[in-house]
Amino acid sequence: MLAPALTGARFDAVLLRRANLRIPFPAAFEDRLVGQAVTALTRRAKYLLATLTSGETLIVHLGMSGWFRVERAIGPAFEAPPVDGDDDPKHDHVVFRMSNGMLVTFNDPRRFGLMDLAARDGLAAHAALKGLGPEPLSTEFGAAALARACHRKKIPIKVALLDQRVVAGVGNIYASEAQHDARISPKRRASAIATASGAPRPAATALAASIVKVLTRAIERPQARFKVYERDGTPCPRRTCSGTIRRVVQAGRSTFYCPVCQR
DNA sequence: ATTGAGACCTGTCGGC
DNA sequence: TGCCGACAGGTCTCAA
Repeated sequence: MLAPALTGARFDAVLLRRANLRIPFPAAFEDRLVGQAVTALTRRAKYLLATLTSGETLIVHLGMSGWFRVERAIGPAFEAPPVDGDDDPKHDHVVFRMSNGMLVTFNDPRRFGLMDLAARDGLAAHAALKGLGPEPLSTEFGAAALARACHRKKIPIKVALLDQRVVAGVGNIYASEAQHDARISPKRRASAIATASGAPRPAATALAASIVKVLTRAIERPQARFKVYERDGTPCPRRTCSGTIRRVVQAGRSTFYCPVCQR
């Protein structure tokens, strides 16, 4: 568990095993962390945010293959117990040694992740967070917000769901899942879920509710299997539907949907 | 301004 | 058996 290992603990040492992930580490990354304690660990969109006693914020994105291994240090430096078979230490890019004796290792084979530091009071203006849409599980998100964000967009609605300015934190898998749950074709024009003035049509209400539903379920049951994602060629899981799941490419990303029940 | 395409990265998988 | 291309993910940059 990451939160107990970081929250309230101080960075005693930081080891960078390479100069960059998706982007370079910021200048003096190690020096700016060492000696600081983590006062809060939060999340915004797909970014993990660790507030430091210095006022700076450590920003982490896991990309697609990034994760943290948490273990008790066995020696004075960065000595760790042997890793189990699944983890390849060659992709251990960053190691934090915390004041509570824990080693927190960031492993990311594909290096799509990133780490950065935002200056005190600079978090909201940071390029990664600026312009993000509402959190889907917050009260700010709903049919009205979704319709407002989409009503001038000519792109397909599923592509709009991947735009983090529309709604923050929905990725390619749950965009397809939400579209299916709401019975809305991913090919429908984004603006079609709103009236000309940006008010929500019924499709916006259905889609907003489905986004909340699939994300809530994903958090409750992380192992649950997907209804449509990577299930092309299989029967539509909706009981009353006789369709077959199809895969299409939209904006360079796979979309999975049922052409029969999603209109 | 909006939209699309390409780049980044590496492990995996299917086809020859 | 090995090689080679396609593909997966999120976000940034560049161009139309």
